[in-house]
Amino acid sequence: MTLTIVALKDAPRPPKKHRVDTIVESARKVFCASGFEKGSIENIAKVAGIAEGTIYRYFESKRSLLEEVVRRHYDLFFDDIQKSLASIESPSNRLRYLIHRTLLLILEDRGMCRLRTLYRLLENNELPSLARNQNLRMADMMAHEIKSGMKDGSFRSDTSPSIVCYMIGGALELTEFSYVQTGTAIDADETTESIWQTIHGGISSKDATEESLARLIERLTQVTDRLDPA
Amino acid sequence: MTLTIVALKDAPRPPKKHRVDTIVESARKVFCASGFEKGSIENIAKVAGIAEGTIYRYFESKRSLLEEVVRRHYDLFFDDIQKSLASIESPSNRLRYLIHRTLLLILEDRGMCRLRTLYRLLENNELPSLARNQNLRMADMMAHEIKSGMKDGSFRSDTSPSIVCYMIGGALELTEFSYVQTGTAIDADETTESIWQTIHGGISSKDATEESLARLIERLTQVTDRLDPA
DNA sequence: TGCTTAAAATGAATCACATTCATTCTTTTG
DNA sequence: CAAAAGAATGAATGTGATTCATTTTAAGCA
Repeated sequence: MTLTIVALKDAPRPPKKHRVDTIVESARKVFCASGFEKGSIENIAKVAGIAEGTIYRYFESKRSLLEEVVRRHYDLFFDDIQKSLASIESPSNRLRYLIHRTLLLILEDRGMCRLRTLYRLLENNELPSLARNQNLRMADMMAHEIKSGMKDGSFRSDTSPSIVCYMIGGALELTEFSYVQTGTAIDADETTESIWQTIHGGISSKDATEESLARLIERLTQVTDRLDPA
Repeated sequence: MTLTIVALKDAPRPPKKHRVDTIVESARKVFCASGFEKGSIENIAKVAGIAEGTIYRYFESKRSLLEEVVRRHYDLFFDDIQKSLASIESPSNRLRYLIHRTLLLILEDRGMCRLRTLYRLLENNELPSLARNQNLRMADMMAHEIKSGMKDGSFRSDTSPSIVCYMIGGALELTEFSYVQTGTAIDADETTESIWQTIHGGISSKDATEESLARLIERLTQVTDRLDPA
């Protein structure tokens, strides 16, 4: 018995450099599997193969551990998306790409979505932290495209970019929420198209305009016919 | 001393009928003041003037107490809004009314907003409960108006009502969220108008259509002039 | 009105966790 | 190699929800 213990004790301590990564990765697993409240520090420590106290050497609190888990996951995504954006032509297409890409991200990892959504709320009455900034990052990218579109004339300039962002972001979030809750699959392409159509052209029937145009054309034709009875 | 105690003991127990109401009302106060996590059962009991254990005679858990607080608050609102809706003409106006009214509700009580928003998440992996239904109630009302509008021809019928709902609902939610977080006042009228404009007409520039029309009219005028050189 | 029993209320005890900290191991340094 | 510094440990602490044996009140009945 003692032998075993000694053997364990003599095993070299794992490289410190990876200690944080191990903790974050374990936390991710545990949080995704059990949620934030039910995912205990005890369990995270067990999965990481370390003592509970050790976690507190690297993280202020359970919540800041959650923060890091979420941050790592989404930072990658945002960096990548921003890179892709550069090669897409026109604000319209870039906006549509942002919508589509976000939906794909949502579908990719339901567990992380739940955490992220929760996280936003827990952050409540604290200083404007990383969290805040991160949540705003997508909104910023969208707002940027909307403003570009306004400048180059492809979008109306009498709308509020931030409200338009809210509408897109909100639609994505509710779609996410519904997916997280029910687990019912989402068709990313179709949903992108729906959101885009509405944002792009609104929901009002074009009938009125079209009718007027049709009438105008009809009349013009009559006139032309009369002028030019060839 | 004994006298005092005896006197207290002899005081008639408050009518049971109101016991639940007292608890819920105390919980509302405490939760709104301190938030859900920091609002302790101990404190709620103190405010209600009863023992902690008593609360558990009426409520399963702290969370179900929160549920009841939120439910009571919003059921009133929904009932009222639904009544008002009946006297408004046209789906467009009713939809706009729903947006406006929701914004007013948000502004009315920041504390409750925070609770409701939190509540949605906590409910996570549980049975489809009251909560769910309640959250869907506003969406249902909106979807109903959108469908009506499609039928009577005032809205395009090639959009998805649920996505449009998500967009409106999402915009409201993010507005709410931003308000809850920052406390920065919102202009309900202006915000309503912005959301409505975008939903109604989209963000695309009407320039193309307008230009064609203008050209058409110009040409028609020329023709007319030639026909009728007075 | 007094007696008996069921229902309600109580609050001290329990339990589940996050967080702390005195102690024990490891590594580094001189 | 010894001493000092840095890490890791896990038992102890603190907080707060939840339980439950006991006490108090209300209701039914003579």
